[in-house]
Amino acid sequence: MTDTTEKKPSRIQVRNRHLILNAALDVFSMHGFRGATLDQISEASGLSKPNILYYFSGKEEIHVTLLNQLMANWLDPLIALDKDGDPTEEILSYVMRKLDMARDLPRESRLFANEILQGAPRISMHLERDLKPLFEDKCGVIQTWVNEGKIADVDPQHLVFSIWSTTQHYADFDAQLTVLKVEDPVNGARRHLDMMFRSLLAV
Amino acid sequence: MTDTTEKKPSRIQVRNRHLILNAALDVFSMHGFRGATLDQISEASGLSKPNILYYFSGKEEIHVTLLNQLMANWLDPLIALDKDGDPTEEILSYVMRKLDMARDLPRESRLFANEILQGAPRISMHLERDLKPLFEDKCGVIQTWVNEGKIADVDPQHLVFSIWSTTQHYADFDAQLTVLKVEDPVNGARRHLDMMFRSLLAV
DNA sequence: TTGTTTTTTGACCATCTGGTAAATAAGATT
DNA sequence: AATCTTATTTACCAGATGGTCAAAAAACAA
Repeated sequence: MTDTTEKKPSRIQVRNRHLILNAALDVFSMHGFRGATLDQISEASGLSKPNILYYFSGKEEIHVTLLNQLMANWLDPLIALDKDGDPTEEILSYVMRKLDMARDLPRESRLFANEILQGAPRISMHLERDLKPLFEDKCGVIQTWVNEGKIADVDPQHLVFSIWSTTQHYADFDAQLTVLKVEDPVNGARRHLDMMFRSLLAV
Repeated sequence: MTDTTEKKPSRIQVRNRHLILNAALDVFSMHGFRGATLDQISEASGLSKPNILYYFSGKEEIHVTLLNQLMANWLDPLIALDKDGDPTEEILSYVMRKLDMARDLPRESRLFANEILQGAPRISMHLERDLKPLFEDKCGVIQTWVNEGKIADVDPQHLVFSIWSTTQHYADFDAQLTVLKVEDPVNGARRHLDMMFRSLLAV
């Protein structure tokens, strides 16, 4: 027996928790935690409000569950940054991976942005525990590349911030891009960011 | 007589409207429109809720007033981009002006970010009317510089997005910078962004 | 089929939220 | 001081919101 305390969830449980989390992602990423309501999640998921509270103990637990799921995906591209790879290509492919995420997971990006914007009250623990050590590790890798003269003398921390901000911008500020009628933003971004970070890193 | 319809506001009106808008900027920039409450604004301003509604007709009017004030400041740096100046220096000083704004007006930056993140429902009209023509005009200027070979062959639209995202990041994601214990972020950013955009634009 | 467990619902509740109305207090004007 | 205008408060209200509970309905197991 692999599990002694929890019984495996039924098909209905799997389906409904999925429905709820998907609907909640829509609502939370759009309005932030305080601005989102269980009624909106209820309507978006097609499940009644008491039924939602049968699967999750409250609004906060839904939100926390989403943030937990998010962090894993969120860190993956940075984890993949390989200290033994070619420095410029490693950093460039990190940029492109983040850009792909902004295109493919815009709701997750906005959920994260909302949470940080509003002071990170429910995610600062995750950042402290998961993001911070990873961030420091990878900044160390980049600093090593700088010291070895393999890339230009950039500040690793601010390089990473540039990558985060420029890529996430295409998900978080999508409404602005729409108003400005930018056609195919992500493909334009791909060319531009490749050029920008390549010229920055060139020795 | 310069004004035929409105009488000039009393000292008390000036002071209280200022108190309210300042408190509302705190609250709206932190929680977004839906997540903010009049009670929070009331407590932060030191004025009772009915008294607030004596100066503003409702929650929405306070928010709209803030957004109107914001747009003027917001566009100023871009307006200052001079087609007759030195291309690289014009763009670089635009970057630095935006960075100064992120440092000096972080609440305004977050108010804007919240509004865009949440689909820009109350600001898309401003963007359409004020930002869009200005954006297109200045992209034209940059494109001219590119065509004349004065700066590298960048995509003007995405260059501007890079500037917006990298600078506003320091206000909007301040909570993340705090967790990551980045010391003196804006000064580090100044050096980094100068280097980054200079190398990008170099022919 | 029957019994048991899981899922769903309907009716409800306390609190919060944006907003109102009337009475009162504070300033300004004469 | 008396009057008139501007500010502020007290007491509300209707609707929204997060959440509970017991009963009904499905789903499942024997």
